[in-house]
Amino acid sequence: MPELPEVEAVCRKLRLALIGAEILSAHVLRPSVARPQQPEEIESRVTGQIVQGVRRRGKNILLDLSRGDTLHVHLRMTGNLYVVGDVRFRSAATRAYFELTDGRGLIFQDSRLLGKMHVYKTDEIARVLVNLGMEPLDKSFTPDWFINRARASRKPAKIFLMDQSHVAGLGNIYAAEALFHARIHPAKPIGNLRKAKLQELHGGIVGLLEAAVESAYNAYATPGQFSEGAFFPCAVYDREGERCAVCQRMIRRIQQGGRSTFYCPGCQR
DNA sequence: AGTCACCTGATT
DNA sequence: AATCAGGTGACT
Repeated sequence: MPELPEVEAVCRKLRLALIGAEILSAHVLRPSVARPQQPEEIESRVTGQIVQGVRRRGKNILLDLSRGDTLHVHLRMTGNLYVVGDVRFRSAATRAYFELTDGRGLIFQDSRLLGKMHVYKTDEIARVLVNLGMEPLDKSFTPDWFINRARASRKPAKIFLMDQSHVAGLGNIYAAEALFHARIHPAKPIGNLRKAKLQELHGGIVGLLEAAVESAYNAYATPGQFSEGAFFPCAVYDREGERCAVCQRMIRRIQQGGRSTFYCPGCQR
């Protein structure tokens, strides 16, 4: 499931493969991925443009094009975006594909159809992503900023971490792992935590994401769907009933916001 | 703040 | 056949 590290890996791959490439033709096969935009709008606007930049904001992928448009892609749960040698190699789950003038192709596949693809003027992107919070791998994501932001909220720690308007890019897996790392119970109101705890959590988020970006990039060699879980062994995620590697207690699963949260009742109090 | 819809493939 | 997976936005 693509969270920030997987999306970053996709962007790095695309950056190497796609900068300078010209779009010969565009084909949006599933109108639902473009909604409320029309497939024809995306197709006609991107055709003939050159990919000038690949950016990531949170879990959003942004392809900046030469005539002032930006293709915005969100992979959601099962999406993937990658370059192939020939568009005839596209999978059955392909929802949109782009032929490049050099013969290669850009494929957007998404088995569950939850992913999104839209085209905007590049200067509209800031407005489109206005609700996205801080980039956790930016220099400006400081312990002080995080502590102040967290202290202004009484939400359960896990809910706060998954809220993209605070820190952009954490999903169910890395939120749970970061909380385990900082030994914080996922249901604990985040604003009630001591400064030292929040500092630990900040460090855990950054360290975890940095490591995950590297392993995601190395593991993501071939196109296809992202495999289960993260690209490195999780301490708690999807390990209900197994023993915690630190304290040997049984890892638990609870529901938060309708989703599963995994945690260790011994380490996280 | 909590719940549901969006979807389909994997699992039970 | 029923349930679960979860990122996000719309809804109550």
